[in-house]
Amino acid sequence: MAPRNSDTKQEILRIGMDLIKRYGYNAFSYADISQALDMKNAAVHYHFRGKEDLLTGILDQYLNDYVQMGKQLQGSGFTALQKLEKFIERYSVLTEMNCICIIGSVASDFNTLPESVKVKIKELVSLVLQMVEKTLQEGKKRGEFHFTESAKTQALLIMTNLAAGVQLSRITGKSDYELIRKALVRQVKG
Amino acid sequence: MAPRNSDTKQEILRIGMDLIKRYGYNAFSYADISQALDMKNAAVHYHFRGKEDLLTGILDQYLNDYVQMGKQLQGSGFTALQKLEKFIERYSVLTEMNCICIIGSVASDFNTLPESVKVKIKELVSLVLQMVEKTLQEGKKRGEFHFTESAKTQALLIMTNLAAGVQLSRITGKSDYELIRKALVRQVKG
DNA sequence: CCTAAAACTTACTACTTAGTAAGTTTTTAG
DNA sequence: CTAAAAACTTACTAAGTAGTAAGTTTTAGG
Repeated sequence: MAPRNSDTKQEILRIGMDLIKRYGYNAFSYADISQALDMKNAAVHYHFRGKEDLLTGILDQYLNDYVQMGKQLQGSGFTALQKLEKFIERYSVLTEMNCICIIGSVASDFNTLPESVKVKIKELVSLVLQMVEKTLQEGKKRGEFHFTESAKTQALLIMTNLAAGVQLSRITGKSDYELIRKALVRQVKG
Repeated sequence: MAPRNSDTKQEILRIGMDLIKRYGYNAFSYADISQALDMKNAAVHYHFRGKEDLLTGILDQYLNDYVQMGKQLQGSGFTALQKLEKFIERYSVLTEMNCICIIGSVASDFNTLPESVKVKIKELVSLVLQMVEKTLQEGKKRGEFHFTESAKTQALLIMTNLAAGVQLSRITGKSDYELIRKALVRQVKG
């Protein structure tokens, strides 16, 4: 069913990422991945020795994507608001797909994860928070934003609004996410 | 090890609740519960036929606790700010215990849960949101609060700040939760 | 004290899980 | 064309999962 053309390793990461966002780390198995790619269990193990390695790979790729996005946005004529909206857009897409963000997903399973993965998650979250904080600072300096909290605190507020917003909207409906999204933009605009 | 005195059913609910908050629904088993209470697997099944029944029981109790708290707070001379702080306190305790809130936990696992449980979660979340919304409205009317968003939106913002706040603070540290907590109180005070 | 219901234990089933070792096919490079 | 490395399949293990049926102990009421 799935295209077995290009890079299988990449396909496994893609499927794994989707499963984490949709069901959570502890709710999917190697069988789910192998079935989705129409191959055997052992083939997945060939590419990723264990589930820990798979999760590490997924987090690495996610972190990479973020760094990539950061570089693309930086310096290239975007306003701070546009940068923030690009960030928010990621969560809007998740809501539309009935998924939650990877960070929120692994945060819920955090106590069940091996130490090496915990460290990686810490790095990932710190990076994302710093990116948002930096954008907020830039926007304030440019006069685009007018929030009163510190940039770090405001970044935490936005992050938590979005992360839990997608979680909540799976339960109560997408309109609640929209309310949150619009409000936090207003908040930051001042 | 555990006290087998009073009501075993209640003990099972207590342990199950703790496991959900600590590890998530899909990461604990009947064995975890039976071991904690120093009994056999089948004994847990005697009280709760299946994991679905157990989760239903846990959610019922959680909902009950909230209704109880709501009644206790209502009418009894508390200011709106005090009521809000009682609500926030629940999340502060969770942070201290290295746990996340039940709603956030089941929200992450939402797509893996049976339909009957999903319905119950919807009821639970709606109730909690309404309680916060009501408190916010009351506080605004009394001149305690001065937020500009609608009470419903403001309730969503607070809810998501807290729910994701405890999740995030397990990763980045408790100080981030404190930043969020203090900021959202300032926000609502105006 | 006696009985019957409640609260268990024992002993099991059927299934799913991650993971592995050994062999086969496919791809790639010289 | 050929060799060897990469990408698999086959066939398995050991452990854990929810769940059940039948028997035993404990508890409570008349």
